[in-house]
Amino acid sequence: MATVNKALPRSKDILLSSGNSSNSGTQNSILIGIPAKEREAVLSKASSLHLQKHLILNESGARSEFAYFVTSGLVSFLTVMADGKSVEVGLTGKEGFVGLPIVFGFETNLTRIVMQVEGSGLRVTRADLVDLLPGCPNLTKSLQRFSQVMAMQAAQIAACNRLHEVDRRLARWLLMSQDRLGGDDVPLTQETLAHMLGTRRASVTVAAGILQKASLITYRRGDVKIDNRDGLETAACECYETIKRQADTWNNEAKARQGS
Amino acid sequence: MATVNKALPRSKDILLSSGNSSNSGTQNSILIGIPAKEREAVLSKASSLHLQKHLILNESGARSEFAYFVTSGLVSFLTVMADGKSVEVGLTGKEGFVGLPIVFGFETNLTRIVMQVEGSGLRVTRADLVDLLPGCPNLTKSLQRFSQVMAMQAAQIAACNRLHEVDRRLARWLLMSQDRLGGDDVPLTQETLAHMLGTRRASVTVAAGILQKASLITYRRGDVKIDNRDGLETAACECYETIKRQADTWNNEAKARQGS
DNA sequence: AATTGAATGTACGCCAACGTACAACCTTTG
DNA sequence: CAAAGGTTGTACGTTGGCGTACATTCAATT
Repeated sequence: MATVNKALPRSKDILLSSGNSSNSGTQNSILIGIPAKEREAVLSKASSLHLQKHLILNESGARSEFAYFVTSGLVSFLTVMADGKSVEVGLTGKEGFVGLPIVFGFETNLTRIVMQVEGSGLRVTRADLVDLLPGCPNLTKSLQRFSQVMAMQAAQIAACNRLHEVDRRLARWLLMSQDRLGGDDVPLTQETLAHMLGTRRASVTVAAGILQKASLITYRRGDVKIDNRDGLETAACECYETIKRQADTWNNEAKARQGS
Repeated sequence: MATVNKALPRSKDILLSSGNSSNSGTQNSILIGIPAKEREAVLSKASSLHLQKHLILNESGARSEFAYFVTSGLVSFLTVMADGKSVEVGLTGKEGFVGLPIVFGFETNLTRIVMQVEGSGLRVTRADLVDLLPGCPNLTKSLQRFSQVMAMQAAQIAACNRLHEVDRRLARWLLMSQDRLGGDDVPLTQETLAHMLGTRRASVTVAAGILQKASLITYRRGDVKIDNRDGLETAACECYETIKRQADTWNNEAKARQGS
C-alpha cells in the first residue's frame, strides 16, 4: 500500500537557460498551439529547467508558486492522505501544464505533483503567469481546455481505481505512460507504481509478474519494457481507451492549431 | 456492486416557467454571485424546470445539449463503465452548474449526470449559453472557477474510493449531501447509494447498519435521517473535511461577490 | 384489508488485496 | 572486492468486499 512517504527528495532544479529560450518551447503542445506572439511572451518570462526524477513541482495543499510547461518526462498528480497513502488522479507529459490553480485564481493545489520520469520544462512564476494571461487569450483558452481534459481523466481514473483489478490498472498505466513518453520503456520502480495505483508494492510485483509471464512486458530493477503493446491493450481495462479518446481530442486540437 | 443500470427513467422535464423568471435565479450560488446585468441576460434565455428524481441531465458520453443552473436538489456526476457499474465522481446542489463541457467548447460529457434528489433548475440551451458567455465575463470566470472546484472534488473522491472502507465513504457521502440539501434527511434508497459509492447494495445495507447501530443515523425505506452530525463526521474519512474546505472557499467567494 | 412490488436484511462461499515480514537479488560505492 | 542499500520475490494469515440468492418487511395501490 502506497507506503508512507519517506521524505521524497525535494532536490534543486537545474537551470538550463533563462529568458528568451527560443527553441525549447517548441516541445510543449500547448505552446506549440498558440500564436507565435503569445508564445514569445511566455518564453521571455520562462526558465528552461531540467526536472529530475521525484522532483515535487507542487506539494499537496501548498501554494502554487510556479507554473510549468512540461517539455519532456512524465508528471503525475497524486492525492495524498494524512497517513501518506496516495493515488494518482492524473498523468501528463509534454502535452501538459502544471499550475492550473494559478490560471483560475486559486491559491493552493490539493494534489501533489511529481516528476515520475525525469524530463524538462519551462517554468514561469505565479506573478509572471498572472501578468501574461490577460494579454494571451489563446493561451488562456488552451489552458482552460487542458484543465477540462485533466478533469475528465480524473473522473475516469476515479472509477477505474474503484472498480478494476491491479493488473488491469497496471496495464492501463503502462500504456498511458508510453503514450506520453514515446519509446517502449518506462523507467520506474514497483514502489513508485504502487504509489500511483494506490496499492502495495507487493501487489505490483504480482501484477507485473502476470504481465511478464504473458510476454507483454519485461522488467529489471527500475525499468519496465513494453514488448507487446497490442497484448497490453487487451490486458488493460476499458479505461485506457476512454482516456485515450479524450487525450486524442486534445492532441489533435493542438496539432490543428499549429497550422494556423 | 452498482447493479447494471435498468433503464433509468428519462422522464420528461416539467416546465415551470420560461423566459424572464426574475426571482427563481436567486437560488443558485453562481447566478447570485454575478452582476445583475449578466444574471438578467441568463434568465432571459432560461427555462425554470422541475428536475425530478433520477432525471438524467446528461447521459455518459452524450453531447451536452443543455446547461443547468441548479437551484435545489442533489446532482451527482457518475462515471459509468461498459458493464453498467458506476461510481460517483462529483456532487453538487444549489451552488452548482451542469454543462461545463459547453463552457470550454467540448462536445460531449464523459460522465452521466443524474438528479439523485429531486429539485429545480434553470435550463439554457447550448447555443444560448455559447451566445451569452462572451458578454458575461463574470459568469464565465465563475463557471471556470466552479470547474476547478469540481475537479478538485473528483481528485479527492478518486483517492477516497480507492483507499477507504464503505462505511466511512457512506458517512462522508451523507455529510456532503446534507451540506448541499439542508435539513437532516436524505431521501435515497440503498440501491442508489450503492451506485454512487461504487459498491453492492448489500454492502450499503451493512454499512448503513453500522452507522445506525452507532445512533448516527436512522433510516426507513428510501430515506436516511441524520441524527448525530458530529458523530457522523468522526465516522467519516478525512476526505469529507478536505472536500468541505474546498467547497467553503467556493461558497464564501460567492457570498462575498453578492455584496458587490 | 388484501395484494403487490419495491426496499431491506442476511447469509453463503469466494477471492483480491491487505499488512507484514523476510529472503534474495542486483547495482553502486568505497 | 566487499559492503551497503535499494529493488524485487514470495509467503503468511487476515479481511473487506464480491456475487449471488433468498427471506423479510414495508408502502402504496386496488
